[in-house]
Amino acid sequence: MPMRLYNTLTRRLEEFRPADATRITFYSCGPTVYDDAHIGNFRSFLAADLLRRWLESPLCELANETPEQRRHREQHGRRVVHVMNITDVGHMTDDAEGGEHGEDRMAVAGRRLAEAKKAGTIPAGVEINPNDPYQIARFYETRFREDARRLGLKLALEADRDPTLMPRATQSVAGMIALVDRLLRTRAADGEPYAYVAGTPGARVVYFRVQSFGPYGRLSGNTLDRLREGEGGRVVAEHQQQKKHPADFLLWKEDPRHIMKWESPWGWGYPGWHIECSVMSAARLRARSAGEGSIVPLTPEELARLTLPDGEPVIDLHSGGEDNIFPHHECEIAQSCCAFNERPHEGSYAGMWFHPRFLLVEGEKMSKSKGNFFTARDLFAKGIEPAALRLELIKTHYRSNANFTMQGLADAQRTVERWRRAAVEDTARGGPRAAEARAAFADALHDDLNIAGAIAAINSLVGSGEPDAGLIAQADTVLGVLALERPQASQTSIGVFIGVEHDARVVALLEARRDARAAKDFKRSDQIRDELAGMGYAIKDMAGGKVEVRRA
RNA sequence: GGCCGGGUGCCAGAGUGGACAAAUGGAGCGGAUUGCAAAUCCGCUGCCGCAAGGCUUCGUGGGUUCGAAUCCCACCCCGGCCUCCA
Repeated sequence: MPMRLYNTLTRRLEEFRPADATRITFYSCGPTVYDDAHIGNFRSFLAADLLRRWLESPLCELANETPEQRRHREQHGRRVVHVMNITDVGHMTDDAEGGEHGEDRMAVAGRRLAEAKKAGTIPAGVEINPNDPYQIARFYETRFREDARRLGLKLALEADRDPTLMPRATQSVAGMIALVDRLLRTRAADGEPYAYVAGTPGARVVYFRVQSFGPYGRLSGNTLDRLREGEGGRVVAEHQQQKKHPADFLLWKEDPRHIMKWESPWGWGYPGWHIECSVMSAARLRARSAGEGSIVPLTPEELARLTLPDGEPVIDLHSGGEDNIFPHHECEIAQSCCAFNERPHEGSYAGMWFHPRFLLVEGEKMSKSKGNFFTARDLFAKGIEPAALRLELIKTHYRSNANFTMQGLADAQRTVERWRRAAVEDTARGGPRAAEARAAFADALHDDLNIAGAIAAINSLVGSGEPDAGLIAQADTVLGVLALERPQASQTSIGVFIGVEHDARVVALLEARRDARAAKDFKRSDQIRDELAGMGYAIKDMAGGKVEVRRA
């Protein structure tokens, strides 16, 4: 059974057919770095990570691989070149009028950091100037990459070796200018260029002309006629009148007073929200030199010349949260196809569009005001293991709204522990049960990434009493749970402390409890256990007389 | 209003025309083990029945079919988008 995925573009389950079945190009819309990433962000990034790990697996069949490619894959797996951007260009808090008003998010973050600095809540050793947007962006980027590494986001680990896999928007502005320029120079079928400059010097705006791209709306279903209908109640602001069509979107905004700005043929200003992804994806995933070593991205000049025959996709696979479908990905398709394809109307920029749905928390939309808003760091600080959080965030099918709960997190923790035990037993390596489980695991993942089915296959094997360490390890290269860091354990002669500092007071209580138990004073020993529970510790008697201590 | 994804047992979550009273975890119950816990292992866990078997379930109401959780229609609910958002 070859790999099938739900393609947002066609609204159908499709066989995934990358241009080259041995080397898949994958672009994921990454985080903005004016705050810490929350678990909803990570659910989306982890869904993309799971997909890329599965595509790399020797078990993952593709519909269009040749027999030789198949043999090679079964031995060595498959290569996925995965790129994810870091959006460090600040965007506006108030988009109601096209993103040209409101306050820059980077400035908001700066204020927040300035307050944190004053309050002394910024971690020791971090020097940061809250007035410098680049420092703010680096601060949050560093934290994002730490969290991502802990959660086993493969890309974050690779990017340590090859930083170009996680490009920063601010380092690609020259490419964006080149692409905007190209769209201004290239004529559409109606003889007019794809983009135009509106406004007067000092306040110029470059817009993409949506009417130049017939398939605009194909991804989201928001076609131009429907958008026009829905537009009735909207206030038509001054700048809307400069547009040739109300849905025309920003490519460049001249604003010499802006907090982050660059020089361009249209004055000092900043790029539109969508252009960065077109540039960063094409520059890296279309780089000639993207072989086994590091990627050398295309230069702006090369990007300005990159031309693909007909409507050939720029990349095989593109992911992003469901909120990105419109306008972000719709606009990326329009501008990328018009820039890079000989026949833009036949193009779709990516062959396959993958959109994980939002995460709910305890059945409700996550929001700071409801108090159900969590960052990964918050949870780690509470003693949640990365492995448990990763499993909890990936265990629901990407196309339904997962419900994150504390109960679910506890379930995930237990599952992780059960798998860990099974992964060191090896009572029946290569037995028929393992073969059955391997097939069930692969069938499930081939079928639109049915993670629950895959987990069930592993659970059945583990529960069968004939676990196979080899298969569990192979499955874990996809699930990415067991390889994650485990909580630090330290030992004394009486206690094994897991994920907690060992504490002389606790050790003394454990010793007193041991003595009480030896004297069969169980009343006293239970009292001590309660006392420890009151201090926030959960204890477990282990074989051999030691006591395991964890955070309750 | 338009477009899109979902709604399954106490919970999480598979299943998309017959092998389904419905995978897999968790929780619950009973048992083994333990001073008691925890962990682990075994059994049960819609209703009736010792059993064979029967009866009622998969958002709601209709329909198609020999047969529907699965297909069609309408409605309700949750989530997303319609120029911030994963």
